[in-house]
Amino acid sequence: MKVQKVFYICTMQLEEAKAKFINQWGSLGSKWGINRTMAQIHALFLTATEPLSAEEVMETLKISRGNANMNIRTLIDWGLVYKKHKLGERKEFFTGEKDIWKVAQRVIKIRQRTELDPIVQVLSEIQNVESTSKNEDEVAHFTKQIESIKSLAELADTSLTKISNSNQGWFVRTFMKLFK
Amino acid sequence: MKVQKVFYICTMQLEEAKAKFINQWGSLGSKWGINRTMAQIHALFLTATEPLSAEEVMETLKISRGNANMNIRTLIDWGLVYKKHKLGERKEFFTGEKDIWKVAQRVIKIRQRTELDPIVQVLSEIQNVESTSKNEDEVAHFTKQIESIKSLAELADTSLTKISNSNQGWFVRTFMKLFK
DNA sequence: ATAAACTTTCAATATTATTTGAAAGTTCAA
DNA sequence: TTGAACTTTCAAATAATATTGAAAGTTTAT
Repeated sequence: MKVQKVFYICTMQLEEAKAKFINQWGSLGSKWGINRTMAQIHALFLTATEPLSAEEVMETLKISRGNANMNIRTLIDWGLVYKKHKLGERKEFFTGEKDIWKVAQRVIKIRQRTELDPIVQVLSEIQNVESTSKNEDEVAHFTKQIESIKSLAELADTSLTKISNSNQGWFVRTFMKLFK
Repeated sequence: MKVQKVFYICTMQLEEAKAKFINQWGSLGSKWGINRTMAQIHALFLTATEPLSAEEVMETLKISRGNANMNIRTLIDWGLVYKKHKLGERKEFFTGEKDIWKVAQRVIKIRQRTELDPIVQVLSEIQNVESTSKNEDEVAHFTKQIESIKSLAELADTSLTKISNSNQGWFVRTFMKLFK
């Protein structure tokens, strides 16, 4: 009996693959507090080779003009999409930041600012609680818990700052060494 | 002129501080895809000194029986809350995991499984795209982008696994050294 | 100054996620 | 086996969030 090795290499059409990616990125986004459409637009830009107009985004993702506009605007604010003018064209075009490391850095910075900072702030605020002989133990427990949460949050904050300020090479090297 | 230093140490009542913490933890949670109520219940358990019954949770947070039950259940599944029987009592009581490092480890593991794993999976799926002479360049660009996203996701995945498997001491020491 | 070409805004609408609470289910002491 | 005490479920109500699209606002070429 002849032994045969058969390899199945599963390929697909580019458009199908793009659609899958856009969908998955969209649902990942919504788990991360980034709205589905914005994440989909971002995925579209990540994989686009040419600058796209608002119209093209609308058509590809089947969303309204206003929706496209607002989300593209936010992506520009976040530094993940750039305005780009095509010569001769009146219309605005946009390109996405293609360097995935830069994308990660920006997302880290934004989420840190909007999520970690407020909690550290509040933890500091509630650190000083009046203690009476009646509730001494409870206050001690509360203060200890808040302290330890604050330490962890600050550690995370510092780490993320360092990570998002570093360049990719440093990051990858350090982590590879760290976790060998 | 006499120079005076005046320190204001702002203290507050324990209940006020707890309420603030519960609220902030709730809104942090909702940004992280954890629903507000569940995060609030979790905060309540974090700062409670005694085991609480479902009833007490309902009353403190002014939520319905069903809501309390479902969210406590999920917190138990996540390993953040434990059932605890009080001697003589028929009722079920619950306590929260108080070690904030363990809490972080568990949350990291869960989010990794539900968010990072699916994206790595999809990225692998869409890596092989048929290339024709017509769209060669576009396919090359797409494949390169997907590859780099996959690398970053895998790096994050590996890092998180190591972090969530390590003990707090190791983690803190390593990061302190790393980012000195 | 005008109007065509394009972008932005926002009130109304649709969608999605959360919460409620009453009914069904469970457990246990007697 | 019963029923009181408690827990769980889930369909309906509510609340939060995202989307639409028509109208208002800009910009630019002439």
